[in-house]
Amino acid sequence: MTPTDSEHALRGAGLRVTRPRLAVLDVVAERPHADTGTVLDGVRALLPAVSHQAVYDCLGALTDAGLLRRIQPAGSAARYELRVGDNHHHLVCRSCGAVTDVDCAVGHAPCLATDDAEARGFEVDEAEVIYWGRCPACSTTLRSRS
Amino acid sequence: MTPTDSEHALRGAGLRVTRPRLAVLDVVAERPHADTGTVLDGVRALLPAVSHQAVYDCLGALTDAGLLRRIQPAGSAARYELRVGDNHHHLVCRSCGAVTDVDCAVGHAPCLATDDAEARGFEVDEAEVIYWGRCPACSTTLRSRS
DNA sequence: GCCACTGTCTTGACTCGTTCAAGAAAGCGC
DNA sequence: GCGCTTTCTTGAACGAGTCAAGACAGTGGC
Repeated sequence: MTPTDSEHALRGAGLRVTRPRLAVLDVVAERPHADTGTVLDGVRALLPAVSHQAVYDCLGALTDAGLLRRIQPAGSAARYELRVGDNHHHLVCRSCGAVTDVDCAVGHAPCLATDDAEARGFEVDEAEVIYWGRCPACSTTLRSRS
Repeated sequence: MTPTDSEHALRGAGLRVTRPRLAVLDVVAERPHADTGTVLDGVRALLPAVSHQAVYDCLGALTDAGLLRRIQPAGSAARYELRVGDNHHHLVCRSCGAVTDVDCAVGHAPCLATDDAEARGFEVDEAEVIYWGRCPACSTTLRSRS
């Protein structure tokens, strides 16, 4: 995402274009699945004077606007990624917490066949799938230790 | 789950049978998807002198032992449910946070077809699906207000 | 039934992610 | 430029969850 792209995206979403917001988009583009602390550090590398509150506000605003997607696996701080074509889910490593993208297994709008849910009056707008397991690095570490 | 069932379950898992643990199982059985605070309140209704730490320990021990399942939707405290037959997922209401069970859409081990993931050396042991939307109560409230 | 061992609970303090509030600063449309 | 409105800064607070040390209670062996 170039600076100009980010600007267009912000304007398109009806948001003001500010330095902190551009920096947040930049950092998230660079480091997908960055948690809040990482985003904060990254933003401060670009704009040293930014407050943590501004970063929280930006992340919230960008998420509400649909430019970012927020994921929050159990036991970890919130993580963010650019909302792209969006047909993927996440693998989370139980031991190191690393997050990886996986293409959707089914192909499109996976697992949204919730007839059961909608029959009961629940309006479903998103299905979030998290695969839990061990990443290659952690599973070899564990094996070699035993 | 009767007291005796709980005892058997605890012994079967190699855990000591203690009052706080029985109370935790009791509360979770009564109120599925209870969050930590609710569990704490419920346990204290049975055993007023129990510390919050004991409840955390119990929840952790029971979860490790596979007697409870922990779910943690973004923006909410950890929630617990009895680990039963286990082929269901969860609906979470974006406005009130209520959690409801849904039968698995696909039928069995849904979305576990992560060839993509396992090809990359990731060992997947669980797929967690969360459907986000609005529960009947919240969606009618919103509609009537507008 | 009693004892000792080990796992569990109590107490109290603490960390860290996140949110709240009030005022200053900076975008944006005119 | 000017003024309005949103956004950012500053500083404090909240709450879920964790850590540590010692007291207590289940459990298995005698």
